[in-house]
Amino acid sequence: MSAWSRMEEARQAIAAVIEEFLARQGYEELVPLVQVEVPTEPGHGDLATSFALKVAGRMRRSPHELLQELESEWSKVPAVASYEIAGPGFLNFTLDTPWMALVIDQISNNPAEYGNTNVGHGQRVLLEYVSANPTGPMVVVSGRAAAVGDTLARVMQASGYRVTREFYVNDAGNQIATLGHALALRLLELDGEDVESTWPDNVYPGDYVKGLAAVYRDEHPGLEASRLGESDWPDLGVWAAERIRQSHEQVLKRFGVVFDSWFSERKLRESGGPQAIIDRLAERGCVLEQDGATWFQSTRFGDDKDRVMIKSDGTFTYFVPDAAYHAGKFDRGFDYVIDLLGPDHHGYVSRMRAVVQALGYPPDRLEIMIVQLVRLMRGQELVRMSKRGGNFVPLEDLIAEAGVDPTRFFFLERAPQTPMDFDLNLAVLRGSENPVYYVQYAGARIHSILRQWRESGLDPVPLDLGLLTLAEERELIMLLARFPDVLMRVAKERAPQHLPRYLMSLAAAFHAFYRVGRILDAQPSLRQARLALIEAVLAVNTRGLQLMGIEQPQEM
RNA sequence: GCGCCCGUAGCUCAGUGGAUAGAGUGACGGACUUCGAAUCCGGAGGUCGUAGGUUCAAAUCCUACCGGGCGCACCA
Repeated sequence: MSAWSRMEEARQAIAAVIEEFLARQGYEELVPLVQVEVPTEPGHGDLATSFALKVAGRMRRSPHELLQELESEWSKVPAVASYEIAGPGFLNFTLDTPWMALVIDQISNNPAEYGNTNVGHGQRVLLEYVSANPTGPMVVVSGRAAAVGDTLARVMQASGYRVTREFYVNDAGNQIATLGHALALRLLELDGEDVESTWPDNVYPGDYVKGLAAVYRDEHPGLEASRLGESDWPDLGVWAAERIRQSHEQVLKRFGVVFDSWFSERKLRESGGPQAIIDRLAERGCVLEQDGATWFQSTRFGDDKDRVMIKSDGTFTYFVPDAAYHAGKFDRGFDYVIDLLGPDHHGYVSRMRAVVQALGYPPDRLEIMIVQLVRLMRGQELVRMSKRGGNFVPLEDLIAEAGVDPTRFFFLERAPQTPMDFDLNLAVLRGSENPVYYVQYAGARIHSILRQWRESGLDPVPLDLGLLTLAEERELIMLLARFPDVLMRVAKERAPQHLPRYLMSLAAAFHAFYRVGRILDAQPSLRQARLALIEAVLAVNTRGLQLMGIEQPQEM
């Protein structure tokens, strides 16, 4: 039995009593139905279970009858202060406050690791996110993926997974030649030629290539732009892509997002990865020649149509190196492969799954999450962003305008697969409308109180956590005890939004407590207990923000 | 046409088959002689897109439909 928090310990103690009861009655197979949960409604206690409703039918007993037979057991569970049978057969527990208050000791013993669990069991996870094409500045939706991926990585790591964070760089193929084409044109422009009036349709028109052209010219003093031809585009493109990739790395770093690994498509191609994957698929009889092209029979694995791998002109489709890349992830020994993809890639999911399945890897170990679109708003007005038109809002500008902390908080607050509106007018507000400051303000207030305590010169007295009896203190204790559950849930469900929401409720509970409970001018023993309480709140708040990549300022 | 995501308070969004569906924000009414009012307290605000089905119990699962977004290439 491994309990990582007071709340979990209480939950397990209660569940154990019920499970033993079921076993005694000869219904061991019903044990999995026993769930003890934190109820949504405050009036329903600290923990509740509806197991009686679930098993009554199978046992041919009434829920109330079962609950009454268990009544004598609850006095033996130290975590339980009282219980209540409610409604059609719910069992609601009120937990013992002093018993739960020991969570404060637990936190102060190891504040930096409180909340850690081992639900990941040391499994190796490859988390791929952002993977923005190195053909232009990083856009806002990539920022969302960056925030989500980074926080998932941090929380999963805290939950016992071994996480590798990887950025896949599409630095090969047609788009790189196209980028090289754009660079060649901008170099001509530097020589005074008019390229705008004859700009080709598919070539990236964005201004950012102009800056790259200037750098390129500085590095190549003897360059004659007029002699550059189509055969030079790929090399120019590779050069430009690497520059842009570096700029991505810089922006991400400023955003607090750092990768363990940057995986180059070009190197994958150079090492023969694409052909190797086709050979492996062919060995398994999943490859077909037709109409002068080579196809992968992905329909045999649930895709809606077969996919071309080698075009009739002899080149690979984009899909092939990507397939090789994904197979490689499993070959590298990862237990779970998680992709955060942009919404423009979701037509892509089924063929990727097909490849994994065709090669005999466990298909459920590939998890693909679609991070949905971000609509930038200024109040009611939609801010347009389209890469094609060269008119878009780079992540860099968003961070500069709104700040890293609010931006990350906004991105993390919503479920990743939900399309979201990001209101710039709201994000730049430094006031109460902006939730990130609400959370940080709670921490800053605690810092301030602790500062004054240190400066007061008053002596500490022995700690008695049993003095924390106010409803507001109790609420804080229960929330602190739930923190490990929150992190565990974020990790297991890959659902970062639970963390900011938890921190909002922790901050709210603290602010409410602050209104009714004096700290520094309370009686010495009560003061000591309350100081321990708010120190624990600060520790959890700081840790939670840190997992979101957000600072906890000491003053605001 | 096919696939995926989303329809929940005026707005932005949570919600794990359970009890009276929540939070923030906006609007309204209150609270600073007191450790930070970037705060707190209060009421108001809902046919959970619609209609069926499964279940003791559905916002949640299933089916059909309606609305919005995105994707459906021998592009990347």
